[in-house]
Amino acid sequence: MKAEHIRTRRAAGGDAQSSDRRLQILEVAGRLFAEYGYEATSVRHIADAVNILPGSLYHHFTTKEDMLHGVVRAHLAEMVRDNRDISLWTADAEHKLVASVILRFRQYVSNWAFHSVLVQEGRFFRRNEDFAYVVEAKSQAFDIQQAILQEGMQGGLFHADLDTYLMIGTISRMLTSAASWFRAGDIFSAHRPAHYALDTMIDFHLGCILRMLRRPERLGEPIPRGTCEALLNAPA
Amino acid sequence: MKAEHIRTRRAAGGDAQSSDRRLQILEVAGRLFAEYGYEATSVRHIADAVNILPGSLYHHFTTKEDMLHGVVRAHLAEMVRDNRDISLWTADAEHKLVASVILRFRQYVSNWAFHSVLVQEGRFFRRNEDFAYVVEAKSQAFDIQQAILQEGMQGGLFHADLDTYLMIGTISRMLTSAASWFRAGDIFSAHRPAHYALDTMIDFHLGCILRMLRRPERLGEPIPRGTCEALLNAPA
DNA sequence: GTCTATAAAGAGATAGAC
DNA sequence: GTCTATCTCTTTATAGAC
Repeated sequence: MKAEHIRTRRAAGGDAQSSDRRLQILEVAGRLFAEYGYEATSVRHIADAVNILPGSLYHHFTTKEDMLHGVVRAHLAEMVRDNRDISLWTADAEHKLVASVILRFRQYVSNWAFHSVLVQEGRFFRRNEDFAYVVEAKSQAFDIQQAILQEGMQGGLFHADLDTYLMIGTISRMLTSAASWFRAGDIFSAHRPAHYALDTMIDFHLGCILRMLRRPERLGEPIPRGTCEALLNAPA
Repeated sequence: MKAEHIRTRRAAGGDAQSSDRRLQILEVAGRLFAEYGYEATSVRHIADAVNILPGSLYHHFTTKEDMLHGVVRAHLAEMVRDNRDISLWTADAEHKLVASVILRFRQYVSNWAFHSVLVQEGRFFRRNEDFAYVVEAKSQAFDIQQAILQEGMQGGLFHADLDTYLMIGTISRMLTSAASWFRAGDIFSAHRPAHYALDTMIDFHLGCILRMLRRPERLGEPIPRGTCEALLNAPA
C-alpha cells in the first residue's frame, strides 16, 4: 500500500495537492471522459455536472489536459505496483496469472472510468508527449505479465510454444474489453443481462484463458481461484 | 456480391449518389475518424486532408454527421451479408466458425477505418437515434454468429456448456481489438513487430478460439483453415 | 472558492461569386 | 465543384469582484 513515489514521470503541472473538491471534480470528469471521450467532453459539461461555472474549474486545474492527468495519475502507479507484487509471489506461474486476471478484472470494473479512459484515449496518450508516463506504465505492466507467462511455459504448466507477446496482448485486450462491456454494455446492448454477476464473468474468463494456455494434459485440473483469492487478500 | 439493397434502414440524408470526389472524401474522413475519433475530427481537418476549403465539403455532404453515415454505410450491409452467407453453408459449424473468423479478421484489417469507427464510436451510435441502423446491423451479425456456435454445441463439436452469449461477445471483441492492434499498434507500441504477418495473426487467433471452444477430445485435430479459405473463395 | 463577464480561437454551417 | 467571405455558436481560458 506504499504510495510514496506515485509521481514517477510527472507531467507538466503543479503539485498534486488533492483537496476534496478537486477529487470530486476528477471523479466526475473521469466518468465523463470515459463515457463521451476526452475531446468530446467540454469543460462546460464537467462544470455542469459538478454544479459550478466553467471558469471556476480553473481554480483547481490549469487546463483541461491537467484534469486528464489527474484522472489518469490517480490509479496508474497502483496498477503497475499490483502487477509487480503478484509477480514476486512464491506461488507458481498459473497462480500468479490467475490472481492477476482476478485482480485486473476487479480493478477494471471498480476503477472503470480510469481504465476506460486508459484504453479509449490510448492514441491520444501516444501522440502527446506530456502523457509519455502513461505509455511507460502500460509498457511496464505488459512486461511483468509477459514474464509470468514465460515462467509458466518454462515450468511446464503452459503450452511450450506460446507466442507470449501476442498472448499477453490478447489477454489484456480480452479483459479490458470484457470489463468495459460488463460495465457499460455493447454497441447493440446498452445493458448486459442482469444475471451476469462479477464472479460469473471472472470464472468465464479464467476458463477461457486457461484453456488457451494450459498444456493439454493439465486441462482437467481445477481452476485455483480460491487459493488465489486468498493470496490476494493476504497481507503483504 | 449483390449490392442491390444496400440501403436497408437508411438514415436521414439525400440519395447515396457516390461521385469519385465524394468517395475520396469519405475515404479520408473515415481514416481521420478512426484515428482521432469522430468528435475530435473537425471539418477543417478533413478539408485540409483532401485539399479543399471547409465550406466546399458542404457541396458533397449536408452535415458532418452525414459524412459519418457515409463512412459506416459503405461496409455495413456487406458485413451482415457475409456473415449470413457463411451461416447458410452446408459445412459443419466449426468450418463456418473458422471461415467467419478468417473473413472477419481480413475485413477488420482491410476495412480498418470502418471497423475502427464502428467500435470506437459505439456509444455515440447508441446514443444517437439516427444511427440506430448501425446498432441493428451489429445486432444481426451477433445473432448469426451465436447461431453458428449453438449449432456446433449441438453437433458435439464444441463444449456442451458454453455460454454462447458471453463467448460470441468475447470472440468478437478479441478479433476487433486484435485487428486494431495489428493495424495501428498499442497504446505503448506504435507499431507491431514487423514479423507478424496477417496469416500469422489469423492462425494465432484461430488457435486461441478453437482451444476455447472445442471439446477436449477434439483439441488435437488440425485447424481446417485451408478448407475454409477454399470455401470462402468459391463462387456463391 | 465561486461568481460575473469576457476574451480569443475554433467549431459547424451558409450564401453567393466564379 | 470550389472559392471567398462570413455568421453563429461553442470552445478553452482569463481577470477581477465578492
